Amino acid sequence: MANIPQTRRSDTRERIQEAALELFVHRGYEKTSLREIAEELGVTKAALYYHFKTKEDILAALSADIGAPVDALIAWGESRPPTLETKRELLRRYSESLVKAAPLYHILQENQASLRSLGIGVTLRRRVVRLSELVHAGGGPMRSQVRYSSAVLTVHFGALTMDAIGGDPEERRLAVLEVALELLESAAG
Amino acid sequence: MANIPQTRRSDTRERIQEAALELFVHRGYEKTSLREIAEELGVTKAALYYHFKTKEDILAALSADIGAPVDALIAWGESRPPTLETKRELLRRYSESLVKAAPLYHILQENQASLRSLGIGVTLRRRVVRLSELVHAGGGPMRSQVRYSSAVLTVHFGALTMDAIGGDPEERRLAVLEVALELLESAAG
Amino acid sequence: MANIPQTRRSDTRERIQEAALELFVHRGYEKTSLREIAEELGVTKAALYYHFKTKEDILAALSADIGAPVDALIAWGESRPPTLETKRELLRRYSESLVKAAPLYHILQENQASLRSLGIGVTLRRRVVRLSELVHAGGGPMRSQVRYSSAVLTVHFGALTMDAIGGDPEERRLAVLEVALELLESAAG
Amino acid sequence: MANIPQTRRSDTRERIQEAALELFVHRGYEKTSLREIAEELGVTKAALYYHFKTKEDILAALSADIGAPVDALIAWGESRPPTLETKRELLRRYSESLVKAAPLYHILQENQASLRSLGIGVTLRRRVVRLSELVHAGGGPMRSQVRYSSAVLTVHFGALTMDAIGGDPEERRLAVLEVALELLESAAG
DNA sequence: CATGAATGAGACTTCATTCAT
DNA sequence: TATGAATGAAGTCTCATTCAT
Repeated sequence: MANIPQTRRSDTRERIQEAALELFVHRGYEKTSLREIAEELGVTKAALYYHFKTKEDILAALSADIGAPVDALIAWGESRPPTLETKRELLRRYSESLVKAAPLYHILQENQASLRSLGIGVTLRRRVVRLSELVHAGGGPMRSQVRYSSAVLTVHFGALTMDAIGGDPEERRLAVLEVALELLESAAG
Repeated sequence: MANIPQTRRSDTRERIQEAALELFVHRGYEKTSLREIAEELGVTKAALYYHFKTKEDILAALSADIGAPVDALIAWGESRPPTLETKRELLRRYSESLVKAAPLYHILQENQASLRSLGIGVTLRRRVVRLSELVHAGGGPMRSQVRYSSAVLTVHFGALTMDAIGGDPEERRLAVLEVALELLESAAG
Repeated sequence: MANIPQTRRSDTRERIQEAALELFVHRGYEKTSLREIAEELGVTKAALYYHFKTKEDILAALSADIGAPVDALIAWGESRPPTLETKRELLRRYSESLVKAAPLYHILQENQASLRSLGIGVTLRRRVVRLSELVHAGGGPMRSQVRYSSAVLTVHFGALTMDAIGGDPEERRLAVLEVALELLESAAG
Repeated sequence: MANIPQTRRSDTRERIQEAALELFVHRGYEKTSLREIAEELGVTKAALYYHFKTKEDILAALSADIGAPVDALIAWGESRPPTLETKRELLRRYSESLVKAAPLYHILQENQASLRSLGIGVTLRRRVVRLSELVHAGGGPMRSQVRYSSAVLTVHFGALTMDAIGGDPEERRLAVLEVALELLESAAG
């Protein structure tokens, strides 16, 4: 029974997203041309336009798919009182989300200038900023604020740029999280 | 005595660098066209080519001028034993250097994808990486390494992206430095 | 008796024509894409191709439907001796035909360049030219010819471009016709 | 002496305008691609962009150069009381202007749909409309208005579309003008 | 009767760069 | 020291059209 049913609802759209993600990460958003994406898949540029309205739209789809968990996290954070425990949980879950979302934020990070003028760039950035705000939650003395920032930075860039350290990725992630939580503690302290 | 005897090294070259820096920061390296730079100065594109061999060359000149202090710092760090005190001093001086060099590293940060394929991009990046290595100096347990990384990240991004915190910039810089030094301490501890 | 026995000749075909006419008039033939027509109707482009062989074909169908009365008029004119009375009648009936056919000739008028290379463009144009010839009927001194031309122009463009004058359309049409008939009179005179 | 001085202030810009005018007239604005214009001249598309900012800009330059006399005429008409004599003179001079400006208005006429969305289309149209208004000058009974319109139409289209009549163009122009002036007379009468 | 998917051609435009003057 | 003119490559996007289902 149940033998692969008609594959006719073409998986091209998804393949485009995969190829685009790969190329955006390795060559950059601006530097990746639609020709490249198309050639990678063995289709024509026009085919891309059948599935996505613009180049930016491909990134937007990626953002919606991959970034969803962070959106959920923000919603969760907004629904809770800004206690220390909430903040701890935000960092923990953010760290987890980044395991999957890293490529997306990698693109954001390395292409900020290119994305600045694009709607999707704003959307992407807003997510990170909002999350940071939830951890800051209401200010406090500058010293605290810097620690809050540093905690978020550590989680964020720990996921994106600490590969030089080597070792097991998951182990590293936990180490990063631990440092971030300490910063959080001393910020709140 | 010694009243400007030099042949008045065309001030156009400097004006080009200034305009380029401004535009690279605000619009991005890739997104800034030579036409824009030329128009900003009221000269022709061809004039830019009289002073610089390529577009990348303009950025290279900027990097040499503005990045010199960091190069000096690296040289200094390499000439010393990797003691805790050396590392402290590295962070202190790096923090100071960034006051002037921030725009340059801002460009690096926001245009990594665009610069990756360019020689100058590699050069720029190498500086940051080397500095990071000097602070890490020889490994240690992962936990330490993450703290070292976090310390550098904090100084680096503290200078580039913590404007949201507000307050007096110099005061903020010192607060950032303090947090970074604490991380350093506990990494070494 | 005879209550609609026919196989309900798909009303989609007609809806396509209506939408196309509307769009061709307001946005121009060239500037109207099949995508727009399809979207307007809530069908796919492919559906248009089920009903019409090409884009030009849609215009051809429009021309056949809406332009039929003018064709009949031309046939009538060709079957009669080129007397003044015949010419008067031609102008009268042409003026009447234009009440319905105006949108079609509006398209012809505003898209001549685009239609020039199309078969249907030639067909459409031929109608107007032929009608003009019937009114000229055999030349005469230049002064007369200009008046004949002016008479036809007046009827034709009176229907297409005199809305600026305002007032009741039918009243205006009669005024236009009157002027045209005077020109005819003095041409023949 | 005076041997052809340095031809270095390149005449390419003018050659582009000439080629474009020719092609716009014969193939239509929309249907004429920049590739065609460039090939016609033996330069690259990029060369066109050195001289003109956009395709529309080429038409705008044409409009400014060729349409200037009509602009002057309108200014003149606006500075005078709307007497019959003024109107007569407007038609006379307009008829003269059209000898040179015909190709430009031919383009406007045959590409209205394409030009409608373009700034330059509006500009071009405005000229014709304004001139028509000056001849109408303040309304009057519908019958008069129609005659005024017909007079302008006759001059305008007499220059653009009466080649079928044949004969000497200048002679034809005068015949057309005569008819138009008669219409004007009877409109004012 | 209609759709989903794809194509090939071609459009306009921008860019970094070159070179004679 | 600088300019005017031009180029070649490439980019994003749109369009009419086809065809298996």
